[in-house]
Amino acid sequence: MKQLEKTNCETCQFKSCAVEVLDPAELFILQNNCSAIVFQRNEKIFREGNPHTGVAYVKSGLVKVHKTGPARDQILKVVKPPRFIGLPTVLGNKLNQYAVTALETTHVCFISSDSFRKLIMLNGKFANEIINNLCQDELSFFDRSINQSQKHINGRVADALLFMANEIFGNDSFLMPLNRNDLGDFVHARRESVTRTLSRFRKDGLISLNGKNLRLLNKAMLEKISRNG
DNA sequence: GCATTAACCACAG
DNA sequence: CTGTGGTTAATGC
Repeated sequence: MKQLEKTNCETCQFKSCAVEVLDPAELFILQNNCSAIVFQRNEKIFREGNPHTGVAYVKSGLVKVHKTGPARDQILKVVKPPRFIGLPTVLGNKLNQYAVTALETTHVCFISSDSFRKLIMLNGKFANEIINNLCQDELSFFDRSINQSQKHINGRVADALLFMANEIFGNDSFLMPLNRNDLGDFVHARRESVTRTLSRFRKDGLISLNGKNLRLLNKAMLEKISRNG
């Protein structure tokens, strides 16, 4: 974790839709309460149970949002930038209700809760963008929740592979950013079950697999498995 | 009963 | 950290 030089919010190439609608005075508030930090793989951006440090805007990289359950850790979502994280905590509780960890080198801007709230009070359009963000998140969480609880492991792993290819990398060939254990935490399964499922997919010619190196060879079939659970 | 599924456990590279 | 084999409890036909 490394603090960077002061950034310029106005000319930021990763400027969010929300920040896009701020006027110069509001941008000034943001500018003075925003610090840019870079995280390496496996470094924690938010720690579960710690006092919240404000909203974080992920500019580049990749992160996992996860939370400790009664039995084990669970990955709630994998977030690709640009995206705000930590909104529910800032608007709700005083302690982080979940953890966020970098999966690769990740650039983040932290914005203090107070100034973030101030911007919401000052600018309705800004608030609207933030609400849109929260709504999208909740809807996709509903979908994932249903899919995860009603599908068998083949369907859940197929979902994860399609998600990585389609949503995260935009490529059927990619380096899986999660290790087997994390992948298990992501699809509600044990790492052994994930290993076996992936081997089965490979044997059936659906994917090519070499460690973290994944390539989807038969997406139509994977989608079918995803649909049928 | 019998088969299937996936967790659990142990151990080896 | 990952793959594999054996075991086991739960579930469905």
